[in-house]
Amino acid sequence: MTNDEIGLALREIALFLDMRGVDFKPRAYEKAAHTLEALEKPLDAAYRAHGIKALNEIPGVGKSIAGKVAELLDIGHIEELERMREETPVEIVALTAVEGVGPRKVKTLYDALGIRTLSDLRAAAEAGRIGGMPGFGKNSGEKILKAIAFLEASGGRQPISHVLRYVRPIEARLREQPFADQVVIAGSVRRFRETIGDVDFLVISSAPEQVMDYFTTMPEVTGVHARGPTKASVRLKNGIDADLRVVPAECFGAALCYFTGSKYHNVVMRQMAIARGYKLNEYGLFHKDDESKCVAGRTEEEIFEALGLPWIPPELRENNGEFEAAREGCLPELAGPGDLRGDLQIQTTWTDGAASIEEMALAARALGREYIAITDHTRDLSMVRGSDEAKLREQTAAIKKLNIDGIRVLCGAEVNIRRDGSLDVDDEVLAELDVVGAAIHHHFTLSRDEMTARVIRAMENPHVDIFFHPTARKFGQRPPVDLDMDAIIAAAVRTGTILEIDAQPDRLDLKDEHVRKAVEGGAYFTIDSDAHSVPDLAFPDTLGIPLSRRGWAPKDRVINTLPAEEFLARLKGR
DNA sequence: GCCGTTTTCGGCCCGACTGTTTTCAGTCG
Repeated sequence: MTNDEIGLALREIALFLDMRGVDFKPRAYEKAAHTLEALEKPLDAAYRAHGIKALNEIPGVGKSIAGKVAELLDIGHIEELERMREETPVEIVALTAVEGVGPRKVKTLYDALGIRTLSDLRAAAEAGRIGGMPGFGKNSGEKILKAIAFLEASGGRQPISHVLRYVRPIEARLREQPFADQVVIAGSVRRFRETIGDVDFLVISSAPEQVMDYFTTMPEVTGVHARGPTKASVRLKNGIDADLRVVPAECFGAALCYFTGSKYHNVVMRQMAIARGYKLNEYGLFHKDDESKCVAGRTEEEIFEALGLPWIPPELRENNGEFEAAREGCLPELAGPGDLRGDLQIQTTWTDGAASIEEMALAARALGREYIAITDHTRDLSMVRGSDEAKLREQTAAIKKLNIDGIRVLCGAEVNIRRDGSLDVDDEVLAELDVVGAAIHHHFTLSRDEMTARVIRAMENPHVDIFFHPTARKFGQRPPVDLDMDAIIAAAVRTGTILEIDAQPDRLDLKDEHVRKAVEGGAYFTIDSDAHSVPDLAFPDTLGIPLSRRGWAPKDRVINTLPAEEFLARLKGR
């Protein structure tokens, strides 16, 4: 049984308790569920190895919840949950996933109309039986139908790269408005979560009414969920929701903290505030006894400082170790804008790229890169005229003839890892290249053992410097290949192979949690564009660096922040 | 139900918006 399945059972208990109006217990179950779902290690295995002690050690899991988890792992269900389901036989998780429907409304709907499932709810709404019941207005049937359609269309979340492409222009336009003094996208976008459920705009303005008017009538808006004097919520045409909040300038830092989250990070922040005799909300940090006394609020830094902490980068704010690291003074020193000197994965017109070597080099230089590697595809990708040994030597000669001021162009290749872990280019020619990246482009469905052995064999090749886009996933197209990531990280460290953080919007590979794991395992990274055209060269700045930060990767583990010679010295066999 | 740099008992994060509420419950983030 997976951690997510265990978490789901606890969440269901929380919802049933909420339905009954029980105080505090629901939050305890919810918190435990969240903690379990975020755990790296499978709980099932830990429990089998170490018994109930392994459960009790988890923060937020006490005697009672540990007992229920153990029951679930032992016999496959939890008696108390079964009784709750019998008493109110509703699919409470599915029903409460509908926006605007919570546990209490589920109860009302069941008692009055016998609604048990999502399709019951849809049928009742379509038949016009929802409106007019206690707690339900005459339009609520309509709203529920829309919410169900939304839920079914997208599951509610989209990859962050897709969301950014849609909302950055909105942000830029808002900034141009004379009534908006400052505009920031906060929330999970600022934390750079892999998928985004909604977008949170924070606006500093002394004319909130105008902001609200503008926001709720933008061309991208298909519906308005809510609109008050300082807060509005809309559905955008790309299928996700956006919230906007207006606050005055003196609250900016507090509001930014609050709207960046995560929820669990914020809870800890407020608890720390209380422990120091303060109250923290989106308007500032206040004295508990005299709320007119604002201690901090204008900047995030002063709020953290008043709570005895250094500023914590937003990408780390998940209550997943950042407070401990901050207190101990060992927050990672992360890479930031302008830190990348090199880009080690670039395709050109020699294979499937849209621009020449020279065009790519000039564009990379304009972005501040000091060196790039040209890494066109090789033999087995015949569809894109992948290079064989002769073509690679020809390209190498062409690159050596180029002489562009201010940027060094390295000779490289993106070689294919064959099914058995061998490569599709002879070692002799690989030895002549400056940078060799190896990648999976075929046989995506091998078993975990086969796939892991295949990749490790490739990393053991003395010429393979970087493992490109390690899991080969593509959003909406292809799931990640099945790799034993612990084994891959260990092999990368042992063989001196660099792991790539591929910033191509559909890849974002390695993903955040694997980066963090690899940091802990001692691995090194490059952040590359995987560019196939000139505009793609910016991906490392807009997506790659934020992803590395999200994965807690210190700047000194990202080796293309180094000057060219130092970078090359870090590669295998040098 | 969980937890302890106030505490093994008595607290538990905070506020906006909606609907139908005439003072607040439910939902959301």
